[in-house]
Amino acid sequence: MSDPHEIAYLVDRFMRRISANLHHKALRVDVDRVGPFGGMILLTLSDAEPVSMHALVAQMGRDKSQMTRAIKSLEDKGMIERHRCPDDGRVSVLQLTQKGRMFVGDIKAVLAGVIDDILSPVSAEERQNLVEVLRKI
Amino acid sequence: MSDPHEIAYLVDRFMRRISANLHHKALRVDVDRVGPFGGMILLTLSDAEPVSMHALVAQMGRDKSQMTRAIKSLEDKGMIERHRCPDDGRVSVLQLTQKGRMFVGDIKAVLAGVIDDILSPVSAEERQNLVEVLRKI
DNA sequence: GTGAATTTGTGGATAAAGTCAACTAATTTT
DNA sequence: AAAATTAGTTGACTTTATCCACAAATTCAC
Repeated sequence: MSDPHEIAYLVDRFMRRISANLHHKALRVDVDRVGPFGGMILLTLSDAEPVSMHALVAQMGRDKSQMTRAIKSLEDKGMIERHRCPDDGRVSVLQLTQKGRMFVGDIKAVLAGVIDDILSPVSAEERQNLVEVLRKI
Repeated sequence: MSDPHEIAYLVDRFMRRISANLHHKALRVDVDRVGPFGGMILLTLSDAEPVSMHALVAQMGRDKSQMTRAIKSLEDKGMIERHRCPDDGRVSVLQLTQKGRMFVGDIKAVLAGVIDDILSPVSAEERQNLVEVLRKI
């Protein structure tokens, strides 16, 4: 039976395993101390850029003030550039810098290893199904 | 294609949606301010009790010091009882109180609604597959 | 067009969660 | 019996998260 509470529990464990493994293996990559949250932002950005802060907030489901500070930190570390949008003076448009792009490349490589490791007991077909189900929701 | 980074991203979003919805809907249930983490502990406990702290730590993948404090808080709120293990003086065995059990019942009901809502675009068969894949990993 | 409401982002304050290391006490190991 | 291990606690700290009030730019209503 699939207890709804079991689903929440399993998803939590899944995410936690990713974080723990990544934390462990990404230390040497993350020389600028971007951290897990910063890394997640950069990864998201690499797919979504150029993107406004509020769009990023919506996509990542975080608080906007939290995002403000995280973005500022990433900007200070030279990972992100911020431009005022000419059409709308309120929005700032975010983009990865060259450095940020390189970092994303490194992190993706590490993450690929971690995910592959965790998903090792799962067949390719099941992986595909998993991704498709996750995309739906 | 199933980018490994997309998987991490999707899982994160899944978990985040559960948390956000739960946070919203569980406020009236959570009169003792147990919070998300406390709720997760109680849910886990309801399946695993009686259980030692360190077993709980292992199962939930958290830091033991974090667990110490969370358990103490739940004990103060009357949700959990702690007994010294007669066989081994180091371990304390955790159990839900009557109050804790009732709370778990309430939370499970709310959680069921939330999960059901999130998984609404997914067929029963796919849900079953999802759970089975998650169990493997 | 002008005032009102909305949207975008910032800043402050605070709470919750997670991390790391040192430490006590009970139990095993050798 | 000494040494090593295990279970749990405590302190200090960082990171994430939440909530609220606010400024500036834009859109809406009339």
